[in-house]
Amino acid sequence: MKNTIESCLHCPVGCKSFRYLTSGEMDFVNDNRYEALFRPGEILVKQGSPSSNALFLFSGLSKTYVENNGSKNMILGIDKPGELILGQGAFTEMRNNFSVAAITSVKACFIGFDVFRHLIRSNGAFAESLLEEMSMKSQLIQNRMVSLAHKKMPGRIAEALLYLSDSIFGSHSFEMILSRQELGDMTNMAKECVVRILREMEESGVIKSDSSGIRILDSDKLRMILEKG
Amino acid sequence: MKNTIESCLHCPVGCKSFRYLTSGEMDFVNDNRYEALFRPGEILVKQGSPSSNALFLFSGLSKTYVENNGSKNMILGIDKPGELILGQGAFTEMRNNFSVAAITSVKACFIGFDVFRHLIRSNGAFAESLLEEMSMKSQLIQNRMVSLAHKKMPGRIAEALLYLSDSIFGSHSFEMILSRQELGDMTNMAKECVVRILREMEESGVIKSDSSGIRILDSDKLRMILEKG
DNA sequence: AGCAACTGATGATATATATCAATATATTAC
DNA sequence: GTAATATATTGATATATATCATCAGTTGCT
Repeated sequence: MKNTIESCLHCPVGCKSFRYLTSGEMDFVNDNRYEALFRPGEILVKQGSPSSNALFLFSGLSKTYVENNGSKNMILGIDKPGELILGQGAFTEMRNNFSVAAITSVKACFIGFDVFRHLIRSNGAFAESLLEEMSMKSQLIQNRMVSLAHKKMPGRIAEALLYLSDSIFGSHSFEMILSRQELGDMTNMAKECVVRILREMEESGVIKSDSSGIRILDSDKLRMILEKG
Repeated sequence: MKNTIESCLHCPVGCKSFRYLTSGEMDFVNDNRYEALFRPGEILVKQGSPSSNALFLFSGLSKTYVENNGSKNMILGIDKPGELILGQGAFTEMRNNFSVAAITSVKACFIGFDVFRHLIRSNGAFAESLLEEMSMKSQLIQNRMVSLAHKKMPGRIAEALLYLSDSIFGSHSFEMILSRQELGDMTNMAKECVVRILREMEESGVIKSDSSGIRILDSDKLRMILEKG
């Protein structure tokens, strides 16, 4: 497919670390990217496959998840425009250690990892910024692990809802892009339990769970549920 | 305290990423390190404190753990000589997002993070190696999270025992440096449950749990318990 | 329109795991 | 060496959560 975005230099979305590149380096990236369009449900990155590319999410939403034993998935997070999807595997065994699937329609740029390798070596500020990005993701995973381990179901659901509200949509009211099953995959709960907790939260007036959306009514209470575990 | 190790250049332990430094850069590190000795139980790194230093573990063993609500800890892993303890917080909010405590007597070198920052910017190969090290740790945490979420108690204990055997001691028979409580903090189990599972494994001839040590008798069976969950 | 497949919802039941209470054993202190 | 303190062990019980069975909507397909 021909690239439709004019140039990285004028990319309206923009990746944080790319800010540290010179315009020459930007051109280098631009010459080595490949746009792709994905329909909802399609796989952008498959766990286990060689991680030869980073993926820059231009538009749409995707989910990053780990496939465990064929059946059980664990959703690590939702990716929104501007996200640089660059698995840790790229720096270790060159295999993707998670899958990524489109939730909505997605436009993304593939950028060869050799491009990154080159930029890391030649541009220290870029390398440092990349370390920062990777560190932030690693911290998120670590925090998630502790939450899953120590918090009970209501706390975990609260965390997921606040994650969607704060980090993804930036709004107290958002479209529910995840099925109950997927919310369960994110909070390590059976889908039936997700349903029950959401109902309880609705009954106690913390949220309003509309047909296809969620509205956080009492954000303080929700945050308290998160804290108390 | 005066440094007792002659020079990083001839450090018998050696940190992986430091291999990419020139001898001049090595001298720079050497001039900016501070040795410290810790007794068992002493804190090397405190969660929440400013992360102004990396820590190079020269000798001894320590545990890295997250403190949750005062009481509940989660042990992320054991650090052995050669380990570079450099929290993700160093690249983000400059706060340690975990604590580190000595298990045995520990000798370690503090290296200011500004030293790292400088080396990352000036030496691309070093930066890349650091990205690799951080990625590996991040992967470990991710795998741990999935295990904790999807595996049942026997599988989680098996994982912890194989981790100690394979990654820390490199032997089927090793001193049990963690209390049952700590093994529980690592596998997200109550200490009583740890005791029970270990007894069951001993009864079925998979391990021998001596007074202060563990011997893996049937490593295949243990690995099967790990796989089956 | 109508069948198939999926998602959501709900109650009943099963199970894994935590908590509690009590004792035994080891480790440290004086 | 004995008291004191921490850790290990064990059984009984409580609780959180998963699983099962069922039904009601929804969406998609032809």
